[in-house]
Amino acid sequence: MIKPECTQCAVGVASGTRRGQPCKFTDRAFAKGTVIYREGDRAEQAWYVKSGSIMLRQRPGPDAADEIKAVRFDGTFIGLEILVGDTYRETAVAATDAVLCGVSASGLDHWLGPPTDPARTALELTLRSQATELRQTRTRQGGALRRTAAWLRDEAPRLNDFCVQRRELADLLNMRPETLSRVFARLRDMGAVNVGRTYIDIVDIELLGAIADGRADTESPAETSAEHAAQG
Amino acid sequence: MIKPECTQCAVGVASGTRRGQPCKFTDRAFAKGTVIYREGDRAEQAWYVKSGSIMLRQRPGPDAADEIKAVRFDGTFIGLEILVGDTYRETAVAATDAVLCGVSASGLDHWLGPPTDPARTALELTLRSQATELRQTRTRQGGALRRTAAWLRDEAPRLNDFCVQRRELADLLNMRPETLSRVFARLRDMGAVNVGRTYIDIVDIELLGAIADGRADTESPAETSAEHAAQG
DNA sequence: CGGCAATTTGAACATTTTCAATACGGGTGG
DNA sequence: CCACCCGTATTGAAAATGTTCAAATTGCCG
Repeated sequence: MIKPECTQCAVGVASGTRRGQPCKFTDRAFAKGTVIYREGDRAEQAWYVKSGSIMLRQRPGPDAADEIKAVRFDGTFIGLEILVGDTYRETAVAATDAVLCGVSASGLDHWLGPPTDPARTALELTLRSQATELRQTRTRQGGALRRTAAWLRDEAPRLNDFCVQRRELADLLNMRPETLSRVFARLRDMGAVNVGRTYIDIVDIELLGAIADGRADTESPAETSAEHAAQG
Repeated sequence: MIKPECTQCAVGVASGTRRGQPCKFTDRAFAKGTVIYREGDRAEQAWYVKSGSIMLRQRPGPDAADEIKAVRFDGTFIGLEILVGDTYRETAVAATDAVLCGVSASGLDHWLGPPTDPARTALELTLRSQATELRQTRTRQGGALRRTAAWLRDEAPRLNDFCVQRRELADLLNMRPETLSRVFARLRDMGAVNVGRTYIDIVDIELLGAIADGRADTESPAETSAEHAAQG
């Protein structure tokens, strides 16, 4: 049977509730504070938020507590990343009592139609771009040095086709050009990168990762990779 | 005629290039540094990035220079917000020489199929959620006080159905709970809000906006709304 | 070769964080 | 209904971190 509210809901209408077809999504209530899914979990369901609000949390580093990345309100989807990946990208927690309409990965796949459907193509590209684009944010976790090291580690492969000015890089990393300059000087002294006024070369990506995760000694100047590996 | 590469491209395939139909998008080359569209401009076209990378910039405040919010690489869309709004949300600038395939708003509308198509519904909800969700980021613009004032101003209507702990609010605003506490105390002294340990009431949203934009005196303690309006 | 603009460096300064101590509010049990 | 407890929020002072402004350097381009 078709619930009356499903003829008013965008998802219901798309499912054909106004033509007498039932909505493919099934609703379920969650009490405030309930974890709906966890970051890294095998992705099995996506949800439409019918009412309430949902916190999306993410762990910024290996040994850090997760932080809120966003809050979604009713009328939006969460967990749609199951379309383009195997695992959830963040942890979803009900910020209020909430009602969500869930659909399984296969149900979603069927609902969206053939993979070559234009709208589905655009949807998947949009979701994928959210994962691959360089975003400004980045957690404040660990300050300028760690933030920069993490960025270099993560974006190393793209460093070639992406050449911007220092001031713009500083922008992305949420710091002043002067600060970035000093950070680069430190990373150079630590032996992690080779930077000049016009280039950035990664010397020791292991060390970069160690700095990013806070496992490296950020004081001693010319520590080599080998020395670091030994002590890490 | 159908270009050979269009039978390899996700957008081309969705347009039916493999079934002998031409792609609805027309490509165009942009030199590095070219502005593709500007934040606030009337939204007329969306683009698929065929090659190159694109900087997405946004102005954080009324009298501030714009900052890079993200960098998109090839294989993604930009300007898709034309589906859910009248104006562009950010300024797009070619970060490298780039080739983009453009489509007009009406062309896009036609390409995506009927508004009740499930995939299109999901796409639009996703795009819309990007505009309405609370994100963690926020520019560093102006420090903790201005950041918090801007948040309160923008999220005032949602303040009711969204009650989180202070530590979580601090998370969203990218500061420590202690700092948020001090900021709230200052905003209270300035007469902008009424906060206690368990509630947040907005007293003077005009003043909040003035603080957010840096037009308010952030020193004087108990300034009233009337006084402020007179001097602003 | 000279000039311009971006980057780097230095030092004082402002802000935020940290860590510790205190106060408050809601819930529990008497 | 009140005293007590616990966890969260607030406050204070010192320390770390990042910012600002100015000056010097460097690379690029004509």
